[in-house]
Amino acid sequence: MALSTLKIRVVIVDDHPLVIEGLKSLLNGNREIKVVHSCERGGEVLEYLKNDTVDLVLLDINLPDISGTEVCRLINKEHPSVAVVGLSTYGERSIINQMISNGAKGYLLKNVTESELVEAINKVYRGKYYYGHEIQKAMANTIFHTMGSTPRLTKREKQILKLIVSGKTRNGIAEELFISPLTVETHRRNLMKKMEASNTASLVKIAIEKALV
Amino acid sequence: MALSTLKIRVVIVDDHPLVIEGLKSLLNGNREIKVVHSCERGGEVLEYLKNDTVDLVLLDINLPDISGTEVCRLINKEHPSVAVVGLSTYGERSIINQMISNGAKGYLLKNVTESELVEAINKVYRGKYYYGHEIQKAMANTIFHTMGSTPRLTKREKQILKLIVSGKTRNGIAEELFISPLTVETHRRNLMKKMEASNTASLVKIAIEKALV
DNA sequence: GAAAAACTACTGGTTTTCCAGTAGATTTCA
DNA sequence: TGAAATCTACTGGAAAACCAGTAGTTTTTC
Repeated sequence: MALSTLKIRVVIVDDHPLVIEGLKSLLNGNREIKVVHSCERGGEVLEYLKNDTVDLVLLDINLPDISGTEVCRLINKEHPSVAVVGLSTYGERSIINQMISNGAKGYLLKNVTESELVEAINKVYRGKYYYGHEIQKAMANTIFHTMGSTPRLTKREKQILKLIVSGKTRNGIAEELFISPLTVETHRRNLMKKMEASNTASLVKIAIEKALV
Repeated sequence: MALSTLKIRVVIVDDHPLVIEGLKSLLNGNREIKVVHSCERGGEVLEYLKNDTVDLVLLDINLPDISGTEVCRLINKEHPSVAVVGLSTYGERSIINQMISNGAKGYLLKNVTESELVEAINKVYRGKYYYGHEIQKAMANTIFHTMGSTPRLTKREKQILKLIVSGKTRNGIAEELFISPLTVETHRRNLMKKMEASNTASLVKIAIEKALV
């Protein structure tokens, strides 16, 4: 018992029992780390943290109920002493960005090795940051690609962008939103300028790429 | 040795060691199944199968070298006696379709339970098909959406579709392909008709959705 | 309450897309 | 070789997209 309190108490959140199993088997052999709980839903871990204290949450991004990024934000808000390490299959820039801005101290791909995983948990537990190899590569691109060029779209612009992507035409959008077709035109123009698209086709492509729709 | 030959010999292919570990721990408790090998690359398993005989391959879709669907096709071609069960995180219709048409006898999501996994392996080993709950749901949609409406595009059409998606304009495409802008127009029109798109925006969206670009 | 941002809407003009139909030339394949 | 598919290219006309600029109204924010 005295030993276990010295260990880093970790909670695993992942909707795939397989991954939970894999992570457990990797971590339970380690003397410094103890997996104290695991959840398949974001809501579960938030409930769990209300009554139990842990040091670190290994958090998958794709969860069935709440998105991983949102869970991360909430954990950071309600329990700032609990560190969060993101886990995902893909190193999508937009998600990594969101996780970091929501307070994740570490981020790993699921093809992580045991030693890397242990190192990540140790570093993050000690207040440092840890991002895996592949993530750092993706982050480098981020600065130039996504971040630098992902402009903030207004509510209306997002709304119109979605309708454009869905194949709606200028007049259709105008009717749906009870505004003038000319206004829709203006919004489209602003969207194209903001997203650096040369025409509707590339606007749609970029919108889908950046997951803005 | 006598016992092991009675077991269903399974190879796991997945780029995530975690998932391999999870699958192994789920399966190795089972008396009828034996995991005889695991690979992180598609090329590896193809090499392995040249010298070793197995009954079934558990095949992840997202592999670093060759795509899972391609690996599936090759296994079916070179080793038709080896059954393939697809594994993926998402139940994307287009991928499931491709896997099935490439000869996969089963398909599961990674949130599969132990009993479902064992059942799938047993059924597929005995020559039956097995698709998980969620997959069947997705497949219902498939028939109406993806399959029914995914038309065969000609070489030229694919070429032009890619250029349209990339934001090129009618004249730009014409220049690039050394054809008349009017011809490009005709191709575009045929593309829209084939893909049931009402305009370029939805053409781009559908093209990206169906991974035709 | 004032400044900034967002939303709205217009003029005027060019280019591209969308629609329908036709049709010759070339390639593919049985 | 002959039919089918594909690629090519046109006429002609309507709608939408694209470009640049202006500007009043509303909402947000400090």
